[in-house]
Amino acid sequence: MRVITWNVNSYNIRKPQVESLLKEKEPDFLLLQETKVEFIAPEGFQKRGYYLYHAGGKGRNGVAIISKYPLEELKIGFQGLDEDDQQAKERILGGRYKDLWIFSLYVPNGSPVNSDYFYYKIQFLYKLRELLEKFFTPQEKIILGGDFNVAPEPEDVFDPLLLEGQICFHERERKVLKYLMEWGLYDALRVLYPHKRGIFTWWDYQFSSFKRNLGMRLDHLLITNPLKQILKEVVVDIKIRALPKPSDHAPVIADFEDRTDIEERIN
DNA sequence: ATGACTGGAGTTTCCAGA
Repeated sequence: MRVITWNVNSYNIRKPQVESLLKEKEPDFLLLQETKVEFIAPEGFQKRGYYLYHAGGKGRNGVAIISKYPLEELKIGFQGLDEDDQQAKERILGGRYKDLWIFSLYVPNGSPVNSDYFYYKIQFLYKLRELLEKFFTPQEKIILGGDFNVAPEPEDVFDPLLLEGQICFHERERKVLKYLMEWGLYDALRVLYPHKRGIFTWWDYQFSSFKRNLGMRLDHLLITNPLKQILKEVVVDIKIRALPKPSDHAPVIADFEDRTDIEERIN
């Protein structure tokens, strides 16, 4: 089983790159963030054998799951926890396929630090843990994938001293992300590469940041223990960030052993 | 030259992104 998460920063602009990614990587699930559209036509995906699920709005935010399998029990926003949070309805989309729950998340940016929006971001991550506590257990197969807008550790940013206290690397953000994960989630990339430095998923469009590898690791696949046991590989597809008209984020690709793989090996 | 961004909304400039 292959899962990819990618903040596309406008589906309309990145549509050809999304199609290439599907064709080349053949993921079972492709999680998108910042689609920035109200509607995505499902026909093109159906032709490739994918189902499309999308929760978006006009101009900003927007999350999608492109899935080889039909999803049931779709969950949008803080459903069953905080129905009044309208923004979250364009930032959280989940669904179930058999015994697997999969979510595409776009955590608010929260800039500037200490603004109301910053505390909304902190609350957003706190409420995600509440959502998990209320509806799930860590013994289930759960993938929370997406743009968390938080670099968890000093090795996840290009200059920890420079960036300390800045947005996406502020102590309060890292603390609440850790609190979320303490429910029973593992950072897939760190399961396999615990201390490797210089692995980033976002580079500023300005200052030739990508060329100089001045990035941050903001996009994550957080998984429960049953998935940690069958995790095989995690990579960041940095090639896509070097294409013309790139998103400022690169896709994170995770491969898991599953029954399909085992059957293929037997045959 | 010692700097150089992108996308959307909606009109030619602002806001948000991180």
